[in-house]
Amino acid sequence: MRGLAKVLDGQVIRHAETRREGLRWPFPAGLVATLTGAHVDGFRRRGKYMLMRLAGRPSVLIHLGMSGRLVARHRDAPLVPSLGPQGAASDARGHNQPPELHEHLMLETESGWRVGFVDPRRFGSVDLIAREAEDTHRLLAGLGPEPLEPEFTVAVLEAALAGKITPIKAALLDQKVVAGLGNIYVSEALFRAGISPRRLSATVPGARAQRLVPAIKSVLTDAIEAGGSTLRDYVRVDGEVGGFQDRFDVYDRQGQPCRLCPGPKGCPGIVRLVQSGRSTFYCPRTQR
DNA sequence: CTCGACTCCTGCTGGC
DNA sequence: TGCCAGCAGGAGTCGA
Repeated sequence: MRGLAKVLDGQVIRHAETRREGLRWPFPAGLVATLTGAHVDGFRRRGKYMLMRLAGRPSVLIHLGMSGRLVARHRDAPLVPSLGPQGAASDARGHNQPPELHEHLMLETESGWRVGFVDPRRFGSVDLIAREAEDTHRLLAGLGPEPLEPEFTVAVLEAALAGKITPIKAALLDQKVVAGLGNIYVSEALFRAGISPRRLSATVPGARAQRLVPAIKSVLTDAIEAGGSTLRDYVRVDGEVGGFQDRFDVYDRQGQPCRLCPGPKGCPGIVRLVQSGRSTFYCPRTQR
């Protein structure tokens, strides 16, 4: 969102177009008309949802799903040789930049920045919401607390976990418990907190919850600072890959020694298991 | 109400 | 080299 705001905030959108009917759901009626000619009036984030506000118009809700990315390049930037047809200098509208594969939605500012929503798997979503109704939108209304805000305290997390039968891994992936953690950051936060992903949620309150809240905050803060995690598709708005994948403690590191264990002798190595259909990674020695 | 399973979709990897 | 199963940053929906 910060990368997108850098390019779009305060700008006027002179052109918008969709290249298919929708992603996870059909694009909302009037999306292109709402974007065209709009003045971008700030950004907001709620959990994994981004909201682009438009002056005097509904806000645009964006979720990247698993494979989505927003990419910006300038109209006059040199063509990247690996993209697009050879020698495609400019199309009928004078655009220098051919659309990328799976670029389903694109817009261009009067200042010449082109921003595309690229999403091969199409699990992403786009919707329009009246600004006054942002927080009551069906996709946002049920979200839990923002993990990086002061509202996310040990007491709040303990209350959400009380009585829960699910493993803590599944509870933290539940956006109603805390908004914004995904599969990578749940594994990483549980490692930092020394909690087994298999532990029953209801047994986390107490000393473990005391460690878990700062662990969640630090993982997210570090990941944002590193520009996110690139496994395959994800790139930042400027096209650069993220940097946090080089700092994973456990995610995708099965069989490798854990960074806390004393050495090959005392370390069983990081284990991969599947919980509710998704991979979890953890160190069985340091996480209990 | 609260779970887990299933589903949407494309693309890449690894085993044969 | 080709084919195919399995797996991937998410989350709404459904049935138990």
